[in-house]
Amino acid sequence: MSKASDSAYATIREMIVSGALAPGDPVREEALAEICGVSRTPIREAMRRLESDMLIQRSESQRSFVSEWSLDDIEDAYELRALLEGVAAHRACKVITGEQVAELKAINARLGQAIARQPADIEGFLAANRDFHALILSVVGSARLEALLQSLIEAPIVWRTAHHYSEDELGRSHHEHEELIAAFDRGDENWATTIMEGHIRRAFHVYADAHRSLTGFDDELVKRSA
Amino acid sequence: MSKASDSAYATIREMIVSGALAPGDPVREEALAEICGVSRTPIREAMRRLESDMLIQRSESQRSFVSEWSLDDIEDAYELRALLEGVAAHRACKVITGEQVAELKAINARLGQAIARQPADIEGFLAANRDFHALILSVVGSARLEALLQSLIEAPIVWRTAHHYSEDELGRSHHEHEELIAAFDRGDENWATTIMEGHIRRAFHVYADAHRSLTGFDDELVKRSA
DNA sequence: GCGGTCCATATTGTATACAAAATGCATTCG
DNA sequence: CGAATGCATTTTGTATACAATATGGACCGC
Repeated sequence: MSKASDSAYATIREMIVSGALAPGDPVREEALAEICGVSRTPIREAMRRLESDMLIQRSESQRSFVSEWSLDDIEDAYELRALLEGVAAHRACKVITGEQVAELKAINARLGQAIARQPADIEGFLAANRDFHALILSVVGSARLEALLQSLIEAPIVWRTAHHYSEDELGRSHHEHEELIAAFDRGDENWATTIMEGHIRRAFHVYADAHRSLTGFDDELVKRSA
Repeated sequence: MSKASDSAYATIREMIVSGALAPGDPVREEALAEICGVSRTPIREAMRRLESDMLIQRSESQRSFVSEWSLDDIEDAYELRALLEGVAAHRACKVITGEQVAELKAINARLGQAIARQPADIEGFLAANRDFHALILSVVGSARLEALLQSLIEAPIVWRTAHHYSEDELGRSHHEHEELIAAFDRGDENWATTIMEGHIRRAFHVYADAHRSLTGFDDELVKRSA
């Protein structure tokens, strides 16, 4: 998409993710237009995209608000993601080439290097992790599946900045990726599926634990969305 | 959404579904603005929605075209839909109330009446079928799942008008719905899941057969999308 | 004739002005 | 005092004008 609309999207999104716009806050076009330094037109486009990402919701009277996610909502997103990434792993297993497996190994090696640092390079870890999952999706070659997963992957990012990984958890991710590669190597589709599903589900629980400790087990801080 | 943008969406969508806009055709904002009798602004909004429905694609230079779907693409959509509706059935089984089951029975009775007519009331069948699946989704209460399924359900409609159901197939749908209700009644989640998955998969094959006979087994008429 | 560059045109992107609708508040009536 | 109504203000929706960019073809040099 075009420059103004794109940068507005990135800016607003970052404001939501960072918390500058808190869940429940109203999102007004004119205010954002000033902040982003563009007119309302590209702002509206950006807001529609954020709406389809489910980061923004609209009231019955067309006013927009930052979405409020309960832990249950996020669990739902993770569960659906586990299901769909499981399918992706299953399908990838059938068509992946040796060269692509080698690429996965290289990416996971990068991931390993990132977590071996002291302190661990979380940004590097996240980047490698994104690349790993993205490569599997591109191997599958289903634009449809890719589109479905997009919104699911983006959802929990709202809490990303508050999310602290332990050494253990980082290492486990690395190891699970290795197992996945082994399943691809051997062409065992069902193994690949179950590893991937477990991988995503574990990620949810790591997330949920962090979330609970941050919110003092008080889920009322994050209200249910409609 | 608002009136102009909504009606534009409906109009353009109908043009695509009916074939007035054929797969691969360029979709120009100004031309549609004239047709819909509104300015380009609401047309642009409508086009973004159609784009996220994957009914429209954009070239690298921001020009829009009606999406071209191969049978493989449609099979992909059906397969993902089977998976997700299977999950919906599974979840619904756990929370559905007796009252809601009664509603499902009523809807399926309507469906039965529609197909009992001579000739069968296809529109009535489709409406009841939509209601049946929509009610199950609403029972589950996952906005996320609902959103994911939306685009999958809409996809094959492009070919709807060309789609002829046989008496047998209509009856089978009715019967599968009854089975699903029985699974809900008994609270057998896995049964519900497998019935639903089979139900959607069968729908694909009915569709695929019609598609093949219409295209004379020549899939080249429907090119691969990017 | 072939390839490339430049320009006219077509198309999309953005800004702004105006219209429609909703919200909140004040006022008034019961 | 409470509820309802009407008005001022805020916010979103739409139209239009203008800017930026892409496309296609003509023209020129080779």
